[in-house]
Amino acid sequence: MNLFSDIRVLVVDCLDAMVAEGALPEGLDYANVTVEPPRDPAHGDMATNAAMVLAKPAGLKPRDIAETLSEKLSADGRIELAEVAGPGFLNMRLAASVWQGVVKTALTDAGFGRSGMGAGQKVNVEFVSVNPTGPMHVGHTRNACFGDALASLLDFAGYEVTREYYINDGGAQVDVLARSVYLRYLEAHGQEVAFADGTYPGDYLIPVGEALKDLHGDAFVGQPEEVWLDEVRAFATEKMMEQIRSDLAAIGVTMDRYFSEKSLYGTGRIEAAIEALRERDLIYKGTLEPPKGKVPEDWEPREQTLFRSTAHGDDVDRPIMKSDGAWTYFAPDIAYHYDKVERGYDQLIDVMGADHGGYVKRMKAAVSALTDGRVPLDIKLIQLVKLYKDGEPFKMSKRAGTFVTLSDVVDLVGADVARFHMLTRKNDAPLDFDVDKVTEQSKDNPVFYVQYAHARAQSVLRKAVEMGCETDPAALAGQDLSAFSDEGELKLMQKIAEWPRLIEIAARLHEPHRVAFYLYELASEFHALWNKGNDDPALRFLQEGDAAATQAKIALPKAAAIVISQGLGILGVTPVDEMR
RNA sequence: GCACCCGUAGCUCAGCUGGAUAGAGCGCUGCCCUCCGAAGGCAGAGGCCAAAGGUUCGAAUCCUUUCGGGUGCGCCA
Repeated sequence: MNLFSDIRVLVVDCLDAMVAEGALPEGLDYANVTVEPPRDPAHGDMATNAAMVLAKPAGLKPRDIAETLSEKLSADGRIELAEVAGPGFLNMRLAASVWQGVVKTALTDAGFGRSGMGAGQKVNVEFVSVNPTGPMHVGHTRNACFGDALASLLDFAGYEVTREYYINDGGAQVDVLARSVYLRYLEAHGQEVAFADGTYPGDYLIPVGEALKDLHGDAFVGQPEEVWLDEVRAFATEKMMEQIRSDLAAIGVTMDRYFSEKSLYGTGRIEAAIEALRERDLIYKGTLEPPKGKVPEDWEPREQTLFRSTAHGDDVDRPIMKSDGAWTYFAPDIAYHYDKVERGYDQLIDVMGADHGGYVKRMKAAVSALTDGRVPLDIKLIQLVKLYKDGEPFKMSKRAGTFVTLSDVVDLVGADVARFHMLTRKNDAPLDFDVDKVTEQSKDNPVFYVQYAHARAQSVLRKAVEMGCETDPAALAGQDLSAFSDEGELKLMQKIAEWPRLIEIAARLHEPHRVAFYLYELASEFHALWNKGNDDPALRFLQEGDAAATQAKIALPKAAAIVISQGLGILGVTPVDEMR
């Protein structure tokens, strides 16, 4: 249920009626006709641009169309007033009963705000996908919060969503991990070791080396690499993934599937994906031009096997095989996305760090090529997180030496605060994260502000119960809500009415941050109404000594609390009933 | 050199499929608790939406160019 699309249907019906009467020509395209809230509330509750959009194709003046449309609309009981304004806008004021009806829907409809727009389409959201070579840091945390919230949002909007993590366990970096763990293993045996360039010196591998010793004793000591590499690599990768899974759990993220890059090798799956491209004549041998302006020092022309990504929008063709015959990192990535496509997804989403921006076009080209343009791939780039403590740049770590880990962040501020705050910026904007400010209990802090609104609503409901009121949503929906007519009450009801529309916009654009901003606005309307109650007792939710009046009044805080609770749920934040 | 992202109030940022007089928080000024949680609210000041062209009934939004910031640019992933 989306009030705005309901009214748009009404507008279109009226336009059709005008066509039937000859007031408009037949065959008009209504695609650009919108019904949306006007910027200025003084213009009414909703505005449509129908007259302006249709004026030209209809060969009529906008205001003339608007006048006729206005008469038609006014005949509907939901429209209290429809008036022409400006160049041809049609401003509508809706009957208070419409807004009251929204409150009832929010109370009774368990899925208020849920949308059918996804129509059960299958979407794969791949996110986090950290290399299994170390703990997750703050940047990964943002990726995790964003990806998980996006997945929840799409689920809420009616898509069938899979949360997926791609384990980069097939490349050279896991060999480096294995060698680093081997050094820690030797250390556990009392040897002095030196960490050369190209190894990971972080303390977090010390327990892994010790665990390796516990498992294998001294079997690998003094042995050449070929003896222990496979074993140690597998062991170390598994340990790292255990850590990553536990980090994800700490912040409330549960993946539906972990997909191993390694599983693509030696199984013909990379070859199959490349073959699919070859069938489309997109694989060839050739030599790339050196990049202009900045030529690598050791550049020399080499013939390589290339993917003709330029045929699908990329700037240059990309190598899929190195000169020594091994695959480049791009080849398994193609195979991985091919696998996703073959699993039947209608839409793919990759969430990655903004430093992978150069990778977007080639991956989109690959998916476009593999599906002949049928399956869209959206790549969401997550900008950096700048960590602060009390206004100063903040660096610390208990184990990793140089960076702040996910578990550091969770320990410092808690998962709920971290999750909400990570979505208070658009994904492509840098994010400041001040570990003091985000836990501050004041209106400067959006997390607190929204939680406070929810807690206040719950407080009212608790007190109402003490007065003998019923707070069951169905019972509240049965109340006569016609007393809600104050401007503050209307504004809160209107904000609640925007919820389903907000979900559709956010889901369509893949922008979960919109949910966080919406919740802030909703909380703001709630706090404003609350304070009006301070001045005017008639506007208080609790009507002293009058349980019957209170019973009707508490429908509104209940509805607001329901929406806040749903919204926080999408963000992965637990709503609180009391502030402590 | 090329590609992608960004440029909106003093600061940090929103702004939907192009829609009317561009919004919020912080900071600044002044108000509101014998009153449901003041951990809040109200009001005021603050803008050439980086710049210039273009598209059209209409541009912060779309296109082109310029300036400024970030990221990336064959055999790392």
